[in-house]
Amino acid sequence: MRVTKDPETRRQEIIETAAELFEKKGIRKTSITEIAKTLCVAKGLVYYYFSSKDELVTAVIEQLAQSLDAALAEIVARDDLDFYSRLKAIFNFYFHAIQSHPRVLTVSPNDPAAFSLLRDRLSHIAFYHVHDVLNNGMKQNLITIKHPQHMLRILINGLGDLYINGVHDPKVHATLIEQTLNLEPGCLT
Amino acid sequence: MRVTKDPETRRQEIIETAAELFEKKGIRKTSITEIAKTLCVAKGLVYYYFSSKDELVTAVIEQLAQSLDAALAEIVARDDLDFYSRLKAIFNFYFHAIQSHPRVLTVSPNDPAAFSLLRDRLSHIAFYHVHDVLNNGMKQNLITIKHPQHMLRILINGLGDLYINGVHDPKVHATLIEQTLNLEPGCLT
Amino acid sequence: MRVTKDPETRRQEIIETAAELFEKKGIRKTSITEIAKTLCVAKGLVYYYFSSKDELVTAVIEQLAQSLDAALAEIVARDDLDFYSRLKAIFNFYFHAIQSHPRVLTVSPNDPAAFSLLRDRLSHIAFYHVHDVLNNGMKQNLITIKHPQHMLRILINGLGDLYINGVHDPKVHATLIEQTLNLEPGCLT
Amino acid sequence: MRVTKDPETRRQEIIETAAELFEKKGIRKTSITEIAKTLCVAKGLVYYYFSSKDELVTAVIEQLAQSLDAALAEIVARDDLDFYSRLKAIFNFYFHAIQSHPRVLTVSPNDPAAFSLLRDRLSHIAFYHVHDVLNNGMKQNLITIKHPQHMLRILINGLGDLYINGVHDPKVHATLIEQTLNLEPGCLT
DNA sequence: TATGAATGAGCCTTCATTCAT
DNA sequence: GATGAATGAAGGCTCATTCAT
Repeated sequence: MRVTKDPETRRQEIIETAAELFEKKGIRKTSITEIAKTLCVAKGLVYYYFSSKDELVTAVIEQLAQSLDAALAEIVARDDLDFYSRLKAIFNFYFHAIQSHPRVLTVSPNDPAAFSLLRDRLSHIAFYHVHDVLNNGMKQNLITIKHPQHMLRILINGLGDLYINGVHDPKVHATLIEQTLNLEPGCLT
Repeated sequence: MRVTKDPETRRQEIIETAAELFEKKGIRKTSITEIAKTLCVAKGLVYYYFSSKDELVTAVIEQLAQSLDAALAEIVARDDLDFYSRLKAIFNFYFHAIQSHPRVLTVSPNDPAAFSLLRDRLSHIAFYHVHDVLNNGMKQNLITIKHPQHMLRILINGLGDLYINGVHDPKVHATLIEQTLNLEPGCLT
Repeated sequence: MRVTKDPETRRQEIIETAAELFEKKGIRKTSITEIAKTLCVAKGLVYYYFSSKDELVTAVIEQLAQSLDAALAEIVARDDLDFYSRLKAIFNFYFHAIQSHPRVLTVSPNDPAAFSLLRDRLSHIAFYHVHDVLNNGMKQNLITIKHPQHMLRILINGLGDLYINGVHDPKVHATLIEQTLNLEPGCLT
Repeated sequence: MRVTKDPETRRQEIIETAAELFEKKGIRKTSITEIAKTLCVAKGLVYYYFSSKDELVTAVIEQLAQSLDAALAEIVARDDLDFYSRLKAIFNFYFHAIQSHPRVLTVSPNDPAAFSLLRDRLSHIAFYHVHDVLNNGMKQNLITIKHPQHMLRILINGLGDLYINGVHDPKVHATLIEQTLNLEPGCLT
C-alpha cells in the first residue's frame, strides 16, 4: 500500500536503511532492490531521491563523514580541555567512528572513485581537526617529533586498523599515542 | 586452437594472468571471460582448475602472500645483517609489496570475512617475521617501547597507507620508523 | 508554488512546451517529468489535461497539422495569386513546415498505425489543398500529366525528404517541381 | 533445455527473428527479452552474439541493406538489359525492399544515430546503383532533365512512400517514373 | 485545479557458472 | 584436458501512470 512521507524524512530513512545494509553486507552486495524491499517501498522511489546508486552511496558516506566532522569540531572548540585531553577525545571519537562502519570502510562505490574510501574521508577529517591541536602542542613544545603530519597519519590509519582488529583498551591506546607522538609518558592516561 | 599443457604450469599461468588483470582493473571488474581471453583459453578451462572465481582470487592472494613470506623469511635468516639493517630490509620489502598491489589490496573477492583483505594477510606476515627481529632487539635493549607488537602493527598498517598515498622517500621512512619504535635517531639511515 | 490558470490557456501552454521539447529532443526522449518541470508545474497536472503521453503527442501533432492546414487554406483562398504563384506558395509552406519539425517527423508516439507519422498527416493536408489548385490547372491545360495525384504525392513526399537532406535552394526547387509536374520551364521562377 | 547450434547459424537465426519482430512491432517496442523468448533461448545468448541491442539493430539493417545492394548490383551488371529495362528492374527491387520493411524503416535504434534510418541506407544504395545507369542514359540523350540526381532522389523517396501507401500497379509505376525522369512515354511499359 | 510522492512493470546489460562435445 | 555455446539470476535504471492531499 501507498505511504507518503515528508521528503526529508524519507530521504533520511533511505540513507539510514542503506547505511545499515551497507554495514551488514557491504556496498557492492547491497542492491537497490533490497534497500527498497527493506523499506517496503518501490524501487523507483529510491531513484526518486537519489539518481543513482553511487549518489546514494555518496550520501551515506557524506552523512557519516559529517557526523564525525561535527563531533570533532565540537571537541576542538571546547575551552575546558587542555592539549592532552583534547587529543585523547579526538582520537576516541575517530576510532569509534571507524569501528562503527567496517564494511562501508572497506568497499567504495566504484572503487576507483574520487574519494573512494570513506576511510580516506574520515582520516582526512580527523587529520584536519587534529592539525590545529598539534600545532598548538608544538608551540608549547609538547610535540618535538619530526614529520608530525606523517606521524599523525600513521597514527590515524594505523591505530584505526588496530582498533578494528580488537584492541579497545583506552589505556593501551593512550600509551600507543604517547609513544608515537613522543609525548610525556602517562600524559594521556 | 587447442594447446595442452602440464596442469601445474597451466595453473600457475592462470594465477599469474589473473593477478595481472586484478592489478590493472581491480578484482570485481575483471571477468573470468577476460582472464580466459587473455590466456587464449576457453572459459571452461579456468573452471577446470578453479571451481569458482572466489577460489581463483584466493589462490592469487595466497600466492602474493607466500612470495612476501618467502622474501621476508630470507631476510630474517640472513647472518650478514644487524638488527637495524634487517628491520629496514623487512619494511622495505613490505612497503614494496603493498605498493605493488594497490588494486588487489583495495577490493576483496566477496569480502569473505575469513581473511578478507590481502592487506591483513600481508601485514600479518610482515608482523610475523618482524616479531623475532623485534624480540632480538629487545634483548639487546635496542627496543624499549611498551606494547611493541601493537606499535609494530601501527607501523605496518599506518606506514602502509602512507606509502600508498605517495610518501616514498626512504629517509622520511626511516625517520618515521625510528620515531615510532623509539630507536636511536639516524640508526636506520 | 501553486498557479491557477484558465484551463484552455493551460492546455495550450502544455501543448506548446511539449512541442518544443519534442522538437529539441525527440518524442521518445522527452519525458512527462521534463515537460512538467519546464512548465514549472506538477507532473499530475499534465495528466489532468491529457490522460496519457500518447494523447499529448496526438494533440501536439494535431496542432501542427492544423496550423499548416489553416495556412494552406488561406493561400488557396487568395484571389491575387495565379496558378503558378499559388502552387509555389503552397509548396513553400509545406516544405517549411516539414523542415521545422524534423524530430517530430522522425519518431512517432507509439507508432499507432492510426496516422502514425505527422509526415503523413502533413502531406495529406498539403495534398488536399493542392488538389483544387491542380484541378484548376488541368482545366486551364497547364497540367497535362497522367496520375496527377500520384505525381503530387511523389513531389510532396520526395521533395520533403530532399528538403530535410539539405536542398533548400528555391530555384532548384522550382525547377524540380516544374519538371515533375511537367510545367512550362521557368514558370515558377 | 539446452540446444547448441553452429554459431553462424544461430547468429542468422537471431538476426532473422529480430528482423521479423522489428517488422511486426517496431524496433523500440521489441525487447531483447522478447527476441530471446521467441527463439526459446536465454536472454544472455543474444548478448553473446551481439554486445548490445544497437549492435543487433545494426546487424539487421546491414543485412537488409546488403541484400538490396547485392540484388541491385546484379541487375546493373546484366548485359541483357537495356537502359529502360535496367531502370525498371532497379526500381522494382527497391520498392519491394522498402515495402517489405515498413516498421524497420520508420524507427531507428537511437534515432539520432549515424545512419539512423534504414530508409536513408536503402535509398542511398538505390541511388548509388542507379547513378551509373542514369549517366549512361544521359550519354545516350535519353535523359534530358536538369538536376537528375535530385530528381532521382525525389523518385526514390517519393515513390517509396507511394508504394507503402498502397500504389502497387507496375503500369502506374512505369508511367510515374517516365514522367518524373521525362522519358519517352511508354518506354518502361 | 494542482501537487509531487509513490508505484511497478519493464528495459538493457553483466557475468559467474554449466555442460555437451 | 580443453572448448565455447548456452544459461539464468541479478543488477541498475527509466518512466508512464496513479493517488492522497
